[in-house]
Amino acid sequence: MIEITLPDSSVRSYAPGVTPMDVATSISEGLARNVLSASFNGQIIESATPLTASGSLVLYTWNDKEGKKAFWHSSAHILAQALESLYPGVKLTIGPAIDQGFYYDVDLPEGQVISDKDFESIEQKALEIAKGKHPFSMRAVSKADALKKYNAEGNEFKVELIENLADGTITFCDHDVFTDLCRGGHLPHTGWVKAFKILSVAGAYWRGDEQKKQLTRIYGISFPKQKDLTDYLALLEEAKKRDHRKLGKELELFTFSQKVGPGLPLWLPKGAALRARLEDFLKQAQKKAGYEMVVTPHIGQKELYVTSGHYAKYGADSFQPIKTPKLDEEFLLKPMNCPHHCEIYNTKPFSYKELPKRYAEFGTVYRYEQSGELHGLTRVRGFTQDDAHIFCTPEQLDQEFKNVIDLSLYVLNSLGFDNFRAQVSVRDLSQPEKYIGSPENWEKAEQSIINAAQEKGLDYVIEPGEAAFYGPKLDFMVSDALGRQWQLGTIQVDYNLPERFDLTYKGSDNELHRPVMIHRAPFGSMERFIALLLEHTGGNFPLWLTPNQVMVLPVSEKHEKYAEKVLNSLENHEIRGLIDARNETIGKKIREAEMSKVPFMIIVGDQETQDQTISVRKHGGESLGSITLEAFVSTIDQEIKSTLKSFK
RNA sequence: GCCGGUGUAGCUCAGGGGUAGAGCGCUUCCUUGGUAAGGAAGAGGUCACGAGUUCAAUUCUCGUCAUUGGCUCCA
Repeated sequence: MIEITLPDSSVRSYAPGVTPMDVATSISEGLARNVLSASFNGQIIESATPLTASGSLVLYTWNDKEGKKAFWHSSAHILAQALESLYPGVKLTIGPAIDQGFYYDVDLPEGQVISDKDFESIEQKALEIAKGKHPFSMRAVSKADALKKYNAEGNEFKVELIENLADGTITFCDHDVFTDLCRGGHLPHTGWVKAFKILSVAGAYWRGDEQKKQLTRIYGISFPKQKDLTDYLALLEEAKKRDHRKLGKELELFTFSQKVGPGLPLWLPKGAALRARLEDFLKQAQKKAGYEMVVTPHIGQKELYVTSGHYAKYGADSFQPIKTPKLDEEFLLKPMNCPHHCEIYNTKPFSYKELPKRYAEFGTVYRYEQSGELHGLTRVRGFTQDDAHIFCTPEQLDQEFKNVIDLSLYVLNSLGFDNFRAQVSVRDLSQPEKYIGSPENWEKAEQSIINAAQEKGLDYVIEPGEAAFYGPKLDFMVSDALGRQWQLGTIQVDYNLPERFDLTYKGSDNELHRPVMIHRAPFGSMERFIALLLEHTGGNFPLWLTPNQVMVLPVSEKHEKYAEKVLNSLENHEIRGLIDARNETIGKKIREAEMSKVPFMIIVGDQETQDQTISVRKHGGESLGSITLEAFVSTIDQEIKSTLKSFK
């Protein structure tokens, strides 16, 4: 007998050769009906894999991440089979499960394309296969046999995959008449898949390498019930309503013009007001944190960027230099503010007693992003960073870094971003040529970031290869309505630019030393931050940010006078964003207010004129009833104060 | 930059080889003081741009541009 330990640490005895499915059945019929896959001693196995030794077993259902993974990975096999049957000669490459569904990368025969018109036939074929309830079964294959199969098929992709695998570790998975190279983790049989949807088709480079062949990637999702699919599609529709591009248009915050150019947002009055409030909010906090504002020009001599190293790295792919009448004189649109700030630091010698210096600027920068990368406000060619550079002594670095973490968290929390992800972006050690600066400095910088993140109790992940070319970063990632991750705030340690710009300070030993530099931007950029803010709030901003907080609406001309009085009183109370809606059609105005999410509407009529109260309606229709002006104003004040905590 | 999709009125979209439609919005007038009112009339489009096929192109083909889902990239 073997002993099987279950997650609740109960132990059961079974005959050797028992399968996870048998174990499930022995626990309950219901569990057996829901088991999708299993893991044994931490290793993902099939529900039909015989267990021959004692160990701990976890059974996964649709409610587990691993269960979904098995479900979607199995679905990718079904998709592959459907594609093989509909597109003879197609070469399969890889087909993993992802967070929401799965994809399969295939190399289509010359001249063939798959577009959304073909989705339905693929879905039908896949469901037809699923209905066959074909069991998935794994089998070990020798490297030679595996290579033989795929060489015979002329599938150079699978051959490449197999060549990188060790003999003895290679397994195939069979179901129906289909076989695929596979590590395992499947459903018991195809029949579990009841709903199958192809979501999109895209190009994807083999092994993620731009130099290699572009394959066709087919994204899909599947579910154990039709209703799950219906719900999922409804969720996608809901997400589309929060799309910042749609809301930005509706709320008249920003726009793009073909004449002005792609990726160059135009901020409309309400959007500009929103930006200004965000900037004021951060300026206030930065002032408390000891930052000083500076202003630098939008262009700089090419030489500046040669010195910084940016020219060598990005020069060819940037907006090209601006020429002047003078021969050989070239200026670049600034793609970042750091070199300018370095030169500000360089204007005079500093004593260690004067450090840290913290120079902040809402600096607008221009980057020639690849055309295919532009996306609403989240990836643009002209944007404003809430940038600052801190020049400090090596001893001050840890504290300064931690202070910046505090500021960044304050910003995120104040704006309701509670599910951000902290990411420590470090070097890819296998590609040292991508980075400048000494390995010792990199080591130091990476370590101080990790230390600071730990000390601040951040729940962070380390991402190799995500560092900037001059230094590692601590990034705050936030996902959009569709779950795509975007970098908002960033904090970077840099030993490199101080070197290149020959920055110094006089130490207590009367010697010159090299300061350390921190680049940081709590918002990241105004553009991307507002985009994500829109998607998170659906346009219902906190009161202190709302472009129009109150609309005053007299019912008719007779109430002009009182409306006037209300307007004046509100202005005296420093309530911003008033819409004066006198002389406007009521219905039209209310509709407009609803659309632009004005949080409060004051409707002025007879009753109010008599008893000096106003009737207030909240966004969404809720009525505050008739209250006095004073009571209303203090309600707003209260609400603003409660959502806007000040930075200590 | 690469692979797909899309581009028709201010917005959302329908249509389709014979030079265009709806709803909302807009303008004017009438009606109505009461929480997204009703009626009437009207303005607004070289159907993204360029070329080709055709007697005829907004519709078909090709190219360009923009946008979009991904890939690569992201100082």
